[in-house]
Amino acid sequence: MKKAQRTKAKIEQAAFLLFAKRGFHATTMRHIAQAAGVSLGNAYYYFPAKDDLVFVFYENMFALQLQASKRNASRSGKLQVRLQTFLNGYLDAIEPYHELAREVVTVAVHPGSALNPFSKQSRQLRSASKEIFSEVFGDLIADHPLADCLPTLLWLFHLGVTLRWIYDDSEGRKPTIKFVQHSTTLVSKLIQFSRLPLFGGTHKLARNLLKPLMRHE
Amino acid sequence: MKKAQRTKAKIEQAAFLLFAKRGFHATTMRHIAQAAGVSLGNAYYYFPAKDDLVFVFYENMFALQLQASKRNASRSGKLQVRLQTFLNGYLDAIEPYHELAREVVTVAVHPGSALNPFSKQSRQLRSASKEIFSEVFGDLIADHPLADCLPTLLWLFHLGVTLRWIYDDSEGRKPTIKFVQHSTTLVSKLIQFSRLPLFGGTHKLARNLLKPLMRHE
DNA sequence: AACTATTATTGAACGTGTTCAAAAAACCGT
DNA sequence: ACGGTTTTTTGAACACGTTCAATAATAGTT
Repeated sequence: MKKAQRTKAKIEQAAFLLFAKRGFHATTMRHIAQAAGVSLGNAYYYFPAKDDLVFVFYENMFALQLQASKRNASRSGKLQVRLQTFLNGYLDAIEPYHELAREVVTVAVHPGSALNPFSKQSRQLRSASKEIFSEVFGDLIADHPLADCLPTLLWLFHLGVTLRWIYDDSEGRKPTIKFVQHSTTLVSKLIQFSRLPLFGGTHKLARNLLKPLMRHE
Repeated sequence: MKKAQRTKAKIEQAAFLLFAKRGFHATTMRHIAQAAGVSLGNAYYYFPAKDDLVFVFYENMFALQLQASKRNASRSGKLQVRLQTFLNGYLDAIEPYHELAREVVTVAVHPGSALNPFSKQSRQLRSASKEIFSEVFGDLIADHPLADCLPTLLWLFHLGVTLRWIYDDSEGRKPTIKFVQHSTTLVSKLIQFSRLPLFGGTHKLARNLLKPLMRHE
């Protein structure tokens, strides 16, 4: 491993540890540099801005999502049950980072930033995340007329759930649990309904709406 | 009018003008104070943080929304047509602030901030905005089993459209236009479908999901 | 009018993210 | 080993948001 890579990794690690312990705003670039054993300017050599260090947080979230999807796998034949189990496991896994997520969402949402969930730079993570949905729900949706779109739709749904969770400042996260319960039921019903001939006309619509999110993968 | 109120108004006005001309980040608190004819510290006496000055931008956006809803009123009996006309008029009205909106969304999304669309401080604006939807679409949805929820749902939908618009960095905003066209069609269809007995079971779900957004008004 | 309490205003000072010119280190062909 | 080129590292300097103790203006009371 090149020295430069090691230096970069040291900075990433220091940043993530400090973010997790003290929060994003309370952690200064000087803290990170000191913890990583480099100078302030050197940290900026590898990361053009403090915001860019948030990417390590992303990768961590994704890893947790992946682990959770395997640990709490439900093989129920009911889409709603499997969806709810999956999301509850995911939310449990990321719960330790709730406070940090609340701080970080402001940079994640910035349109020009590399960190927003629709950016080119996060494409790889996005694809990998959709892949999880493909694997977990593949057998249930394989015969669906919109089978190719559903992983993207479910990924978008999980983004919405994450947002709901971020905005949930209650103690036990009960509102989010309720939201997951109800929204998974609704989403499952709509997905089932959309197999009916009555919904034939909506397929093209759904496809057109999701198309911009499905390029390049 | 008390002098204090006039001072506050001067700061608000200076801030909005500078934000619109130079953008949010390029405008410093020192610029605002100077343009308003007060000292730097004095600006902070009225607004605890620069972010709080974004509220004037909100109010402006809302006023534009209201104007647009009256100017481009469609009385079509088709929900889709009326929805599309309404949203296109709204997007035209806010188009001059596209770049500013892209900068400001980061503070608007902050969960702890007074400026996020779900906060207590923005409740009044939120209610007034929903009221617009009630007036514009009231006659079309009055007999709907979810009539009481639909203004909130449409408000949420318009928030989604606004977000899509913010993320649209194309020249002519074509993708957003397409998005409005398709999503209004889909939403209209779903609203019509939900009158069918088949959808009876989803009404309680929808109500539960929207309930948290409907308190206090 | 005089005295007190509250409100409004000031500008210097602090900490933070970020930039940059300069120095050091690593690399590479000869 | 040497000279030149590129990569990496440094820390001082800058601009900005924010804080705060001090001062001025205003309002209220006797």
